[in-house]
Amino acid sequence: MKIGLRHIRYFLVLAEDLNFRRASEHLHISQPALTRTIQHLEAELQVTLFDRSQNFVRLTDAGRAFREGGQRVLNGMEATIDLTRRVSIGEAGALRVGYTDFAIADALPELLKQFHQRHPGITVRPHHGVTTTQLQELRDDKLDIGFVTGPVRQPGFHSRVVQTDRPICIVPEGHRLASRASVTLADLADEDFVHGPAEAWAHFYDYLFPLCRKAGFQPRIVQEAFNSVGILGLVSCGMGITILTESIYDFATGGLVPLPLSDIAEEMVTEAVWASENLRLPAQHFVDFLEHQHKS
Amino acid sequence: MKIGLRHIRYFLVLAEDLNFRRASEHLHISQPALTRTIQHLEAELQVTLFDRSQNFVRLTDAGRAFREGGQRVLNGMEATIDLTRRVSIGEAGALRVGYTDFAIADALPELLKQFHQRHPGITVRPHHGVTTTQLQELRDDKLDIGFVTGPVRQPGFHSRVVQTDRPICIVPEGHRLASRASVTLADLADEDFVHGPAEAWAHFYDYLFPLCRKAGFQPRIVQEAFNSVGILGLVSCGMGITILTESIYDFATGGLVPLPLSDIAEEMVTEAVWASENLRLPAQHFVDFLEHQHKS
DNA sequence: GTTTCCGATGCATAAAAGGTATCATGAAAA
DNA sequence: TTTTCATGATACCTTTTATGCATCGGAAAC
Repeated sequence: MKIGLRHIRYFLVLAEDLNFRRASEHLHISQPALTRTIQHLEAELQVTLFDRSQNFVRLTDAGRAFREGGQRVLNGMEATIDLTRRVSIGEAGALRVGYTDFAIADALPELLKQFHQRHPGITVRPHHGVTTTQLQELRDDKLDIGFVTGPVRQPGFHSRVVQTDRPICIVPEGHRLASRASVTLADLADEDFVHGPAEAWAHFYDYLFPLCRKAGFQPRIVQEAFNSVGILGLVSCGMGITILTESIYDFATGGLVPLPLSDIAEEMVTEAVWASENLRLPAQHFVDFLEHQHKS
Repeated sequence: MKIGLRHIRYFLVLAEDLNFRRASEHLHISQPALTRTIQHLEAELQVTLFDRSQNFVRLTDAGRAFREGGQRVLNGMEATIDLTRRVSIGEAGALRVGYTDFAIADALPELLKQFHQRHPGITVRPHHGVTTTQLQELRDDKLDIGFVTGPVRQPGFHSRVVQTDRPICIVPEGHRLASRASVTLADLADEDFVHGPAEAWAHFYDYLFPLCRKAGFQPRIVQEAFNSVGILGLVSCGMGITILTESIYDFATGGLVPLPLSDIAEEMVTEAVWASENLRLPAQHFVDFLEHQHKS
């Protein structure tokens, strides 16, 4: 015979009442059933849990130890069942969210904050990554929702625009264009550019390069940095200029001058993207939340 | 039907194997029995724990949550059973030890340290208290072992001497006797004494006062402090002199002069004392440990 | 097409848990 | 002192639960 939760439940009630008859009534069973269950429990443990006589029933030291442990086990069981149920209906769980520098600098923090208010049981696990990486992680089911540089038009994915940015040119203080109120792309044709690695930043390049080509030049990338902070750092060192968004520029520490680009009409979009099938419940809730955001 | 530990055990093995037949073999039951147990578990939880087809079995998100919680519950159960067994044979448990200033200043720390080495599962719970208090707590089963000022000759108690102290006179710097190499009790007949309250320190007074009476005087207590540190403090303030033990004097901060008492032969004893019946196992182990100390 | 492996189901059996009646014992009441 | 009452333990039987065996239906491998 093995010890089960039933033994613990019966034991705990008896440890509370210290009276077999009353305890058996509280448990809605007969007194002999309780007696036998406690006997089986003690036999299995090979430990006397109660000192009994006709006059009194009291816990032994071992009984007290078992009461504490048993209570913990029962509480743990209840909590586990509750959590499991909540996970099964999507009230609890983990949501793996990928984000780019562009997303985290602007729309994402407020979005996640509001989502957490609506679904406090869901833990958001943020994963930083460029667009290419995130799309691959979505395919590999390493990510539930990605926040990437759009537009995303891949089969098997759905997406929704959450943020649009008008790009600006950023030059170091003292640069020949630093005193201009605004610039055009053509003004930048002969400049040295600082940017991210071509593979990782492919989606941003897909947005920027066609615009430059239309303005009649191909940007000359002379320095590469891993992320936007690194890019801004290299620009402030005078290594070149760059084109990023205003929200990113807000993170810069100084030594930089932002210049509006007067001839760019197309905005850069950041989209939430997710696999169109087999969405986990937390991800489904997030998608619903995004739709709800749109309406309100 | 209710969820039991059996369900969890079966579930965990299946969650490991992800194959009903192999899991049932590991559990030494038939495959249909496992299938039905998992079905019952899912029905009771109203949660699907496994996605199953003929080709694969895999955990759902809820199943993963249940696996973590279930593992914790099982571990907790195992730990509880183990602890209960250890308590029942006295390998684990709590030992409530009372001690006086005299005991803690000398023999007790080393004694407890060695006891802990021998019985690492037993947690010693120290309770500070004067002799009178400790004896009452022993009667009320609030204490397992007392370390008190002896000799204790009370019915229902056993005791064992663990420490003997030769008392010394302690005077403030600059006192008229401070330059003496030693003093006799008679030299102190006209001094003001600092000591503890008569009720609480009764056992110490029972030792000291007969000696003074034999020397022809009754000490004049002019100040009372709660404990020996307080007494030493008042002495160093010049409120009077006192008679305590050398080990207590070692705790003094300064401004005091110890003087041997050349005419006292009787030493002050500190004894371990315990109820002679119904000893808890940890206390029994401590008593055995004390006897063993004696032999070695 | 046949075989093989998978999880699910029907049915009979074994094991566990429960209920009723009753006993032995010690304390309290008469 | 005797009687009564309440307690926990036991005996015996019933109900519930768990298990094993045989088998099904379906997908993949050969």
